[in-house]
Amino acid sequence: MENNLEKYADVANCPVRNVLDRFGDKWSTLVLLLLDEAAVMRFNELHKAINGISQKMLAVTLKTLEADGLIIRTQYPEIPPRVEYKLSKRGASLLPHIQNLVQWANTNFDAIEESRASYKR
Amino acid sequence: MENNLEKYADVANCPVRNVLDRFGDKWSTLVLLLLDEAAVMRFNELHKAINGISQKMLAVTLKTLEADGLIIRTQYPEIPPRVEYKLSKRGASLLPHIQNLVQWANTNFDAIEESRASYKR
DNA sequence: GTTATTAGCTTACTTTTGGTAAGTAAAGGT
DNA sequence: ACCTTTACTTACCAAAAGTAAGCTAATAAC
Repeated sequence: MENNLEKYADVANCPVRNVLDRFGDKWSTLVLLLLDEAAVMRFNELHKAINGISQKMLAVTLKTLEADGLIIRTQYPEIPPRVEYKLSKRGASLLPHIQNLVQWANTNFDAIEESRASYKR
Repeated sequence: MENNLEKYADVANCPVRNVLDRFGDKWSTLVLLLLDEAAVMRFNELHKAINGISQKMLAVTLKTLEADGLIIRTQYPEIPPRVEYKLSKRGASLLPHIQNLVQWANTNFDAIEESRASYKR
């Protein structure tokens, strides 16, 4: 049993940690969900769609998602500039799992809120 | 379409955000995975199993997981104290989804690492 | 009588993350 | 000459998360 547990011990190069960290952040999942619905979106579209995100945070989020190969950025040499974002194959393969979590979250949200409210000490 | 997107706009009381935030943190998933394997674990067992977590962070993590009703804490009035943690039904119902993500992370880890390494600008 | 055990709590400190506001570039309209 | 548009970047600041180390309390072992 001790051996079985060791599996998760090494946080630094744990695939799970390393990947989960990426959409454990504040905005990544939101971006992925939006891109899943809309097929293609521009920077300002995303900025308007995600109420509360700053331009900086959106830029950072998009950049790391692109770096991980989860989304594809296409820029057209026009002026004013046009940049489009869409899900990559890899991103699309991740999405069903996120959707499952979303569904779980939706069905369990009320109960969890209650638990939190009644939790003392 | 604009309407469709609005769904995710209100971050504050979005069930998705609100729940995903909870195990988007650094340690929660690890604790849940461990408890899934071991059925029952004590504080120090967890502390040893999760290499790198501090006592404070473990305490905080366990407390929020308990508050959300994902784990059950049972304390025995002995000295020295004995406290046992296990998954609740709700926690157990979440676990398959996390396992799916873990699997996705494992199969895609190498490719993502490569993407990250070759990503410039 | 000192030390170890257990499950934390507390304090002080550092690091990471997120947010605000302003600036940039290049061309086209007025 | 100046404003607008788009997709960012930069500098700065606040808040959240994480770390290290010490404290507690009761008992049993040495």
